[in-house]
Amino acid sequence: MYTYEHPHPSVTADCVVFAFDGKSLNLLLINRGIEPYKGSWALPGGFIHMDETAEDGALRELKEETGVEDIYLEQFHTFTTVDRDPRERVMTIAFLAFIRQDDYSVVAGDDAAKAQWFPVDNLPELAFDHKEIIKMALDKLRWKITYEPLVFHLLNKTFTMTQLLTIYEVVIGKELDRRNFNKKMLQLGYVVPTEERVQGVGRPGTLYMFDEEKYREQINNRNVF
Amino acid sequence: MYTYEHPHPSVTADCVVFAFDGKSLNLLLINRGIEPYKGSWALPGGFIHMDETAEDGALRELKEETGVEDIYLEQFHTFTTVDRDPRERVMTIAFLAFIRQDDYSVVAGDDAAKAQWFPVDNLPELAFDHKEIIKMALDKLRWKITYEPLVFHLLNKTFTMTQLLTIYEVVIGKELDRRNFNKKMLQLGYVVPTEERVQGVGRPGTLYMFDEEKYREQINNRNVF
DNA sequence: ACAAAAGTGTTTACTTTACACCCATGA
DNA sequence: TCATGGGTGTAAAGTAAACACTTTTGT
Repeated sequence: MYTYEHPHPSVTADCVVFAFDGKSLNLLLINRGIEPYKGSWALPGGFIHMDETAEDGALRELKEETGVEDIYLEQFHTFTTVDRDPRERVMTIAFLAFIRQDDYSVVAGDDAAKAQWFPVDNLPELAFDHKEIIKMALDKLRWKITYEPLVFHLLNKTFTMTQLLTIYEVVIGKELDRRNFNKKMLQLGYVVPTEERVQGVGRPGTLYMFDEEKYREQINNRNVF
Repeated sequence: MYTYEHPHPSVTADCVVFAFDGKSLNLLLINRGIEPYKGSWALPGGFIHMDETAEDGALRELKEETGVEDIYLEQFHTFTTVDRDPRERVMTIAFLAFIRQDDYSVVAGDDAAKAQWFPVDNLPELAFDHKEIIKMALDKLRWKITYEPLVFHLLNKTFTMTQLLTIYEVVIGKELDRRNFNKKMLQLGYVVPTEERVQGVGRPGTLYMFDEEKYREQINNRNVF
């Protein structure tokens, strides 16, 4: 038992993990195996330990509950509404992540009955205020994508222009001109063609890759105004 | 005394309050009247109560410690390094604010020996990890100013073009062309001239104001890609 | 008259948008 | 040969950048 002179809140970390399967933008959810909200879907996450940062806690819980590990998490908001958890005062620090869906075989862990991908435009009922958290994460993603090439975390090392275009279209929710998009991406300098071609239905396409070096050079030199 | 089965962290809210005095960008700090770091300068803030949100706590502490009240706070990051407070595990939710320096007579409150404005390029030694918090706040401000007209919170209702330009120059740290700046601001549509002129040294200048209505219309219609 | 700050216009370069036809492959 | 998806160019409009002299006021 732990005692304090003043009341203390609990603090959790929750992860909003996005992935792209070629068609739709998906979100990783777990089916809660314990009360409260047992049986409901929820964001992976849990209580932060006293010897770990919020980010470490988020990564640990994510791994325990879904098997997903070794990813980059970005903190985006802390939710502190007084009654957001029926048990006690719980604040949650929310994180965003973008991963390649195929790289991770999602497996349910101890705490959660199961983990599963859901398309963001067709989510189930959610525990706690997780619907609100996801809304804010989506807003952040839609804004961030306009100035940071985070979509590359969602794609394989090499990808076709059409795959890249599809992600942008899905995230921002409207169609883009294929010619202008192609031109723009190549002109940016950090999307570079490889020698490989992809075979399949239709004419084989060039596979491109993201040149992180060139991107870093650019952001260091960029003018803000 | 309050008892829990698992250990709980303390959670504080800290405020990074910016203002502009016509020459330099300033930051509101308090001189700590209590241990730890008694006598050091620190961000206004304190422990969040169990019946208030982080934002309410931040506003309450800010008012208690500095007399500044009724302002808009924006949450920007939560700091969770394990040893950031020598007393116990303390996480802090940090907020940003932009105010008109003249609108607030800064007065020291109970908790703090005194409150004072410091130019951001000449800050004193700071308690805890507040230097790091301020660095992140400044980065956020410099980035945010490029896409959101938050400088209007720092100016009086009416202002000259030169004042507006000076803020931009101070924040982004480089000189801007007066002609292009003037053109751009007027073309944006939400910086509108008034009938008033400002007298003083040199030729009298037009006073402008920020048309928040027009700004809101624009962001609702804007294209992200 | 001079010092101090305000006001203003044009040219050039760059960026963005709109728009449609042909090509390479597999079935 | 057909279906599928890949590749590409140009003109027009809009936006951003560079650049310097004149005006109004107070002293």
